[in-house]
Amino acid sequence: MRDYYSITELTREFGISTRTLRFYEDEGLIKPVRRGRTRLYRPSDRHLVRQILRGRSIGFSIAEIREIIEVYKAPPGEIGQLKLMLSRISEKQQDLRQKRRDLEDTLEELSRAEEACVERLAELGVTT
Amino acid sequence: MRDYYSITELTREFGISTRTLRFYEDEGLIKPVRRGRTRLYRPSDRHLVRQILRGRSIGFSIAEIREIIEVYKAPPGEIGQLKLMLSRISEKQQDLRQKRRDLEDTLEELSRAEEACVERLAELGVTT
DNA sequence: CGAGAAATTGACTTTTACGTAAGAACCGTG
DNA sequence: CACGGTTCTTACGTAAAAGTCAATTTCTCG
Repeated sequence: MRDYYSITELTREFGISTRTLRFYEDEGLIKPVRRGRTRLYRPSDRHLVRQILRGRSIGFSIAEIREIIEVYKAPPGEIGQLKLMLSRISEKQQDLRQKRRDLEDTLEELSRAEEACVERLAELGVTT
Repeated sequence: MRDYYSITELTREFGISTRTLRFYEDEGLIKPVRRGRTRLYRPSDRHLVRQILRGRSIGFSIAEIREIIEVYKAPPGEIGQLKLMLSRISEKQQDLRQKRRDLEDTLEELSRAEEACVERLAELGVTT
């Protein structure tokens, strides 16, 4: 396990630009440490980036990703805070389950389209 | 099964604005028929809208949704075209499977966060 | 030590996906 | 026929998420 990653190492690993990483930092999503002015990304930062990109991939906005990141953080000490956190988590889970349904439905439609193509090809005497 | 839906009927059903529906039309995603200048949405248009919104929900851009819609269309008659279509479908399926992995991973992280909260509450003597 | 590579900040620009507002047409109803 | 409601087109506005460019600075290594 590496101690630190440079900004370009992460851009290469994740296929994003330095601008994107700095943008996420401006938005308060990640906080790499500094040596002088240079950013050093810890494994935890790297992991966070991965999570951010996953969120982005499934259509969450930066604001929503920020909310999700909030709940990834260590649970707070106070009971009220903990319960609030639980309800936020539950909200996000519902969002994700809805997205999952939408995704499965889309996959099904694609399968239907696929089958129609295969059948049409069979009619034309082509074996797939 | 209704013959036609008005634009506001669809906006209410899907919770979107008229602007959004006209925008999708400008983008060539839907083509409702007209009576005079007024748009009339057929059941097939309505179904397409549903698909568009599903695509949007899971983070596809208009351009990507357009591509997906292309493959929903009736399969073409020519063999080369059919094979091309099959390969496009397969591409989209892979995109979606990646998104599904991202989604499942995010759901798992949320579950972990949830458990941490529940445990912390238990330590504090709170029964969830 | 000097040159090139890599990193920084800051400012301006672009793309996407609509929002919003203006002005006009159409349609049924009292 | 005047009205309120719905719809239309056209056009400008905008927030989000970066892209791009310029001017510096800092590392590194031959």
